[in-house]
Amino acid sequence: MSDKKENFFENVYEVVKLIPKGRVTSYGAIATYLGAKGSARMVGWALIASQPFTKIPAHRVVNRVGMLTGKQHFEASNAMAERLMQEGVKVENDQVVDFDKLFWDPSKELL
DNA sequence: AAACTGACAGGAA
DNA sequence: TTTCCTGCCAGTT
Repeated sequence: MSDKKENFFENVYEVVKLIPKGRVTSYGAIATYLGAKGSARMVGWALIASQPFTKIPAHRVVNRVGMLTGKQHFEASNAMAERLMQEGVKVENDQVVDFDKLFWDPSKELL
C-alpha cells in the first residue's frame, strides 16, 4: 500500500461506507462500479486493508453468492455474521439469506 | 526479480 | 444445470 494507487482502495471504502444498513453488496458490483470489472479480488484486498479502519462496514460486503467468505479475516469469525444479523440481515451458515433481496447495487441504488 | 496467493467472477466444458 | 478453468491487480514470499 504505501502511497499512490490508493485511489482504488479509497473508492472501495467510500462505496462500502455508503452501503445502507441492513443491506449487502458483492465485490464484483463494487469493482464494476469502480470501472475495474473483473477485479473483484482487489476489492476484497482493499477490505482487508480496511480492517484496521473499523469505520468501514466490510461485513456488508460478500461474494456473488452472498457467502461471508471473508469472515475469517474479521476480528472474530462470527463477528461478520453477528453484525449482519444485528442490522437485520438474516445469515445462515455464513450465508446471507434473501441475498438477492438485500443486494445493494451501487451502480443502480447509489447512482 | 519471479512466482504464488488471494474476502471473486464469469465463461467454457 | 453443475463443475472446472482462466482472468484481474496487487501484495507477499
